[in-house]
Amino acid sequence: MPELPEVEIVKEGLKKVFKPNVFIKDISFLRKNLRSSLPLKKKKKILKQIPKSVQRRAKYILVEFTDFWMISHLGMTGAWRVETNLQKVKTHDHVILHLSSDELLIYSDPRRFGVFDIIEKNKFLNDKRFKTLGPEPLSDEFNVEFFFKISRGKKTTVKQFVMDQKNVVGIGNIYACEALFEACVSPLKQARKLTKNQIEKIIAASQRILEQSILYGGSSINDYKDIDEKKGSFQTIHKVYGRKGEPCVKCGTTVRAKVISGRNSFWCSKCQKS
DNA sequence: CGCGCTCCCTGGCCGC
DNA sequence: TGCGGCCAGGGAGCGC
Repeated sequence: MPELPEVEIVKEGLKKVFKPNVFIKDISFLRKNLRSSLPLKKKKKILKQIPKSVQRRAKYILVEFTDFWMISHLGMTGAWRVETNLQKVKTHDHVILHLSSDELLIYSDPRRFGVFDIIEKNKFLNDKRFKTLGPEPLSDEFNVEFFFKISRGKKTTVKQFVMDQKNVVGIGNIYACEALFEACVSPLKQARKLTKNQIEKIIAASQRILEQSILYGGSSINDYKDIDEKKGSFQTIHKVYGRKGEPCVKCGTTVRAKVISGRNSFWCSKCQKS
């Protein structure tokens, strides 16, 4: 589900829940694992400590404690929400943080593709989930020189390339489709064949779309909701994603759809050059 | 190593 | 209304 804009919004929501001096009194795990094991024995490492910061790296949300990070990833259907009592616990709730504010911060995830873990700060950079991540798309590190360099010789499609978190993080299926449309580049074009001009357009389009989506509260297709259970509205201005068979907003050509590397992809074959 | 494919899991929707 | 099949914002792991 969530790509960078949605994770960014959830992260801002968590920041508000961890008001000054709010800490975690206890953690309940309602099952033993999600995509991987839940940190049943590590919870003591972060109890009764005031969080030092709440951050986002790629599609992970990081809550900082003295010596540990509490990390979560929403996978396709993960969500954080706040409840005031245990009567409100639902079927797919897996982790309950009992806060000193007497609120319950609950992680739910029907498909269980998500992650919730507690890791030592000094092991963070070597953690396999983090050590291979590429630059943040909204940072200066994601620039033409960098993109050009890492895309040389890559036979894979540009769509697969920008969705690969080793190259640049935070871009998933929706924003890859939207950014490539705005950049006028076909999702099927080989990464190695991109010109610097096209790379410049892809970077600019990605950044503009991600930033604009954050302002819209993200894209809510099926499941995504922010921590207040509000839906985003960026999906209302998607130009190609989910618009198979509809006319291209620029030229009227019928929007195409095709599975590329296992993910459904939408584009205008006239506006986007291959 | 690079690349492509499959799988993890549940729920919602569509067509019969 | 019931049920099978298909699809979904991600990413790890496998085989070639």
